[in-house]
Amino acid sequence: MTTLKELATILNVSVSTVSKALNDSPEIGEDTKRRVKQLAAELDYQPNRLAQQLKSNATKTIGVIIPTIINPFFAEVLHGIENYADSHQYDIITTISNESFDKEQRAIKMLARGSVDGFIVAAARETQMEQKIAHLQSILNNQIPLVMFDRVVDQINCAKVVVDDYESVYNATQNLIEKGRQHFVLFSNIADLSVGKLRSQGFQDALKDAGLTFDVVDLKAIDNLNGKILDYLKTHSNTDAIVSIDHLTGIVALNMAESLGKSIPTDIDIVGFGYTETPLLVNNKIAIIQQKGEAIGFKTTELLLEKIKHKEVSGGDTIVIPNGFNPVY
Amino acid sequence: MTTLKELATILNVSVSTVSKALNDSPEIGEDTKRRVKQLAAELDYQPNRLAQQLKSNATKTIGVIIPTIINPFFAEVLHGIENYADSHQYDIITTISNESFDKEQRAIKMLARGSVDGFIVAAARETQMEQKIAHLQSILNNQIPLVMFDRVVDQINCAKVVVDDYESVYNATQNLIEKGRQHFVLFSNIADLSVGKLRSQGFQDALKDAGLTFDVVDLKAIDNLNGKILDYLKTHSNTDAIVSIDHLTGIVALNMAESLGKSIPTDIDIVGFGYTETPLLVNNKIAIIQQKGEAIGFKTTELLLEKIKHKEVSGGDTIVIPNGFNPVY
DNA sequence: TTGTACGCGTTATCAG
DNA sequence: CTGATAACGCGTACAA
Repeated sequence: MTTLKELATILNVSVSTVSKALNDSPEIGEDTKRRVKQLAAELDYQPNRLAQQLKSNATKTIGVIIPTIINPFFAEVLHGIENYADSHQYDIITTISNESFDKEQRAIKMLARGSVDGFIVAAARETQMEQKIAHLQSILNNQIPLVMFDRVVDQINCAKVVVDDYESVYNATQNLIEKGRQHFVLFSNIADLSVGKLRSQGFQDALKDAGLTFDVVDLKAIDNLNGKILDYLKTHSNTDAIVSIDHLTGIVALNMAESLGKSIPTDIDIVGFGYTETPLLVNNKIAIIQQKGEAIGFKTTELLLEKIKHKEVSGGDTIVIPNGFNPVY
Repeated sequence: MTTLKELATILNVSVSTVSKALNDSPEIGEDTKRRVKQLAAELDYQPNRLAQQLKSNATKTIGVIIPTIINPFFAEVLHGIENYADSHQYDIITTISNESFDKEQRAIKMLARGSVDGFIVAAARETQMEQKIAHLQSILNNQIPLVMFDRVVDQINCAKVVVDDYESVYNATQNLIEKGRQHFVLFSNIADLSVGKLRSQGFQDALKDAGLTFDVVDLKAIDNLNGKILDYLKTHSNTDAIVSIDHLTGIVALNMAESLGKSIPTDIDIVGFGYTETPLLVNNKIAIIQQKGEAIGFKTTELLLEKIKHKEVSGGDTIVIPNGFNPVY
């Protein structure tokens, strides 16, 4: 990479003259400016960003820590974050915690050493389950702005962007109740997450409020998802309403029910979570609660850049981005 | 952030003493080391990475430029890249070009100004279609190592990681021919991409080699994917073999065929592209050519880190990661 | 109009 | 054993 010093040596002027000339300082004569700029163009001089960042004490970079990127919800959020950041001349350094507290912690430690101007974090499963917050608190203690989304941690005093998990499942369940459904089951793959608990609670409250009974099945992990669901449906053949609270289980339930000869949505009404592409995948046979991933990413980043701009660190509102609902008629 | 200077002032020693003490230099006395380390621990001193990077002329950061993150294939690749990079103490700065040449170019310009030690790039659709290569060449001209994957550009002399697009579609098609299928159609959503062309060619060559005729339908964009496919199937009711070369069309074709009362795979054999979750989504009714996204990410990053290590810039092999095949019986 | 000097935070070399 | 000095590359107040 060409440096100011190199240009200066070649032109037999001082480094600062070159710097000023390139920044169009009025102190420098037109003739000198021309010479400097021409050589800079020839050698394709570009100022070193590390030096600028060190000097200005601003990196124009955001640290993003998310639990996974395979889940399309997080992919869409990342897309929103990157988009908003880019349009404000910010770069993003992304770390995927893989649901590991340890990796999350290491990433924060690393990036907090001057590499980023602010953090966007969705906590790992492990972090949420074991209520570990010291590493998140350390971000704020280091005077670095932080915004969390979706996987938030109540004890941390920062701006947050969440969805209306409880309400959207409550409403979707109520919708099924109004349609006259009687035998409800909830399939959950994420029972241990904050969002999973909220969604499950919404389901249970809606049915309790209506005086109906229900099953809650915790599928625990992704392996043999279809087998477990098939078994349930076989042994509970009167099931006529299924609510799934993750992005996969609803689709699998649809497939399993159909394989048992059920007609969907006539015999069984299914509600699942999903993202932009999901309705296409299921041919509109199941209702989809759509998380607005991109909008969440936008809002989260907007809040963070505001904080950076005003040099605020902690505090801030909790913004709710309502889920969309793609019903089946 | 605490700095060396602050520690030095408090302890009444010089900055260099503090630095050496923290780095366990044998030049420093045990007693001094203890005092320095204790204060550093108390104030949670962490060396500023920007300064280290500037000094060492190495950022330990990789610039990743991909066309999209919504497509699960790229999400899986990114996952692989991040994983491999992290286990080698590298960060990644991710830019999503959104298939835009302009954004790709801007990102390269920005990151090439000292922010990264190397680039991983999958070219934008626009870049591939209009054969723009100057910005990619400029990476190499700046003496920065580059590895491309999937969306590669032939004219650029760098290491590449690709899949066996042609062969895998050729083989899958041949498989259908051997099963006695007669009326073939290929649905394509990505006709203008290098990978799309290869896949389409594999389909066409397999059928030509077998002396069969076929249709190739370019669906152009994602909107009304189902409507277009439904129309085709209605007007070509003898279709008994469908090959899809992207990750969505096969699933949509399955849904549309079933909605027309077809039994899959009995009446129509369908082959689609997909990723880890796809077989679960389609309940194994359609065969899936599985791109090994994570493996591609691993390999790409491995190649790049090798280059960085040995200070090689251009050149390098083209590695082929064979697609998996998930057949239907 | 141009050049000198300093600082950002770190590390390495060289003196003392 | 410790400290001063220079350097990475840039920008800017101040001096000439």
